[in-house]
Amino acid sequence: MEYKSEEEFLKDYDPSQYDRLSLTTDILIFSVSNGTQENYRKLNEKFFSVLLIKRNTYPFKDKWTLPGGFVGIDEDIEDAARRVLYDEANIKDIYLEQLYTYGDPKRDPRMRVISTSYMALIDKNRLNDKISPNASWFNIKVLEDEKYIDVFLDNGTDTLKFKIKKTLKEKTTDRYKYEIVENDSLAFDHPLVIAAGISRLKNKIEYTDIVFNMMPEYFTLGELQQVYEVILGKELLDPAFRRIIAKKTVKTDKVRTGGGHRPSVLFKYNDKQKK
Amino acid sequence: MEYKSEEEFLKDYDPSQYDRLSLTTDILIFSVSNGTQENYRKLNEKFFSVLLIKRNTYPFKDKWTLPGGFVGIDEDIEDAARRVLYDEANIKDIYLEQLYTYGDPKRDPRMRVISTSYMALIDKNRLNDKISPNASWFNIKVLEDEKYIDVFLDNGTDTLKFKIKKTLKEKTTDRYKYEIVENDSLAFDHPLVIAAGISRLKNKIEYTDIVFNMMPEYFTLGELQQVYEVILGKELLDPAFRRIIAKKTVKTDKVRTGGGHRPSVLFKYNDKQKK
DNA sequence: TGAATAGTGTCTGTGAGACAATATTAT
DNA sequence: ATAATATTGTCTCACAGACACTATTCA
Repeated sequence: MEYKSEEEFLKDYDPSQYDRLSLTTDILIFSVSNGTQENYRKLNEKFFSVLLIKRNTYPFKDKWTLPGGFVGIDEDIEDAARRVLYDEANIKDIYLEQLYTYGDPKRDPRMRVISTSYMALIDKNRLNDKISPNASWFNIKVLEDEKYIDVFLDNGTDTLKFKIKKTLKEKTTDRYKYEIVENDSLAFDHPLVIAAGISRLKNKIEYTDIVFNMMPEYFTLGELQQVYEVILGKELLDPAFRRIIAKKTVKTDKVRTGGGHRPSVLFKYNDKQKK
Repeated sequence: MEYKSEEEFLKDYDPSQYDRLSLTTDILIFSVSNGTQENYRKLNEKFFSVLLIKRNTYPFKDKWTLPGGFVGIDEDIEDAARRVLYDEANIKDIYLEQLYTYGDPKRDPRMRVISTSYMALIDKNRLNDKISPNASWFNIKVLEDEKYIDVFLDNGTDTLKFKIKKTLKEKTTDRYKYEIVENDSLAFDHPLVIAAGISRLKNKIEYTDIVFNMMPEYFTLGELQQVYEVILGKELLDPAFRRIIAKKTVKTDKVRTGGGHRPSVLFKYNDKQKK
């Protein structure tokens, strides 16, 4: 059949002739939590953390999962992600970035479901009491070597663990294929999503200012350094850290006192730096 | 209704209750083309190029489009991308990387179609005669400033042009929202896909070795530098370039003679470098 | 011989790694 | 006074930018 115009063609178009599938979005909501500290002199320990939801329906009933949901037929994917953020964690207007789209035909046992993952960053102190009742913050510990990534998640009650095998995809990059080799408690392919997200954040924190999306308005350089250290999983040298961070921050005239040591100056993010 | 087990739940599950949509994949096949040169002394000019297909059906009949196609209901997205690569350009076993998933509800006038874009890199000389009859290589020129990206595509017969407006998404990163403000000849939202892909490649060529996926086995450092320059859109200083590239390449005992100047040594990619 | 590319030498400035030293507070 | 963090000083080394210089070929 020959059409004379685009309008004519579209009028007759029958979408049902193509395979149809479903699209979901899964969101990695990352933040930094404060631990407790008995020694009045010492700083509070900080933890890198992610928000998980306990499923109460099949499939994967009673497993933990990333906040997420189906994308509506007339809904933009990122809008769906923002809707989930609002529904599950009462969060609006925060940093949100698309990461990767997972399309293994067997990733959902129900039917063919594609999932686009997003990463969101927040200052957790802004919303501690507002999250949905079946949501929980898990502190993240990562052990990584050449071949495996071990991730430990702890919310004070449950400890989840999964292990991922890395295989270098090609010699010209450092891209890896991830495979889940151990996973007891997480639903779907979420261990892959979490591991990839952590890796992305670790990488991106080094060459952007996204860390400030996880900070309160005023913070000390010590606190900021703690956040870097806990996300990167390694200690940094003070002078080097301060040199790098100097351009990105502005000193204020406020100080924080009360620890048994020299008070520290409070800084703000410098959003007018020249890069 | 209460289910006692996951198996029981899945047996009864009805996928039709959820919104269904279609998924396509669009592939940016990038390569470098050789120009011609009348002056026997001078090097061949090189061009950064992308493969486009002329559509002969609605919608967007007679417009140019990225190679792509629908993802089958039981097909992994990346497998679909590889299938398209093979069908349209007879290409197998090349560098392929997922870039971004486009989900604007209005991006396809027929129905709701999500598209996941991939970037593929090849040494064009390996396959010049095998591409499909309605495919064509377009040389790319990019003019970019703070607010706009102008892209010019030229295949020797047609010249396509589009213009994109950039808006900074947030102060903490250099992520931009792209909007098409001019586009005569390209189908769908492909100007966005192309612009984002070029930007990604420019960025990634600086900190990985992906450029070698576009090179023949043996090459001179001058040729390699040309490729960097044409992709980055700027000239590089010889000594600095050679310092950086030294770790990534291995000198061979072959030389290339014939230009009216000093012969140049042929190099290979060093895939055993320590990074 | 001269135009053109190939390839090297070297100076300078920037910035990260490393470690030492000083400052300040609450108990 | 002491433990703990806050903050700065400085030495060294690696490396990128810049520019000058030498090497080699073929019409």
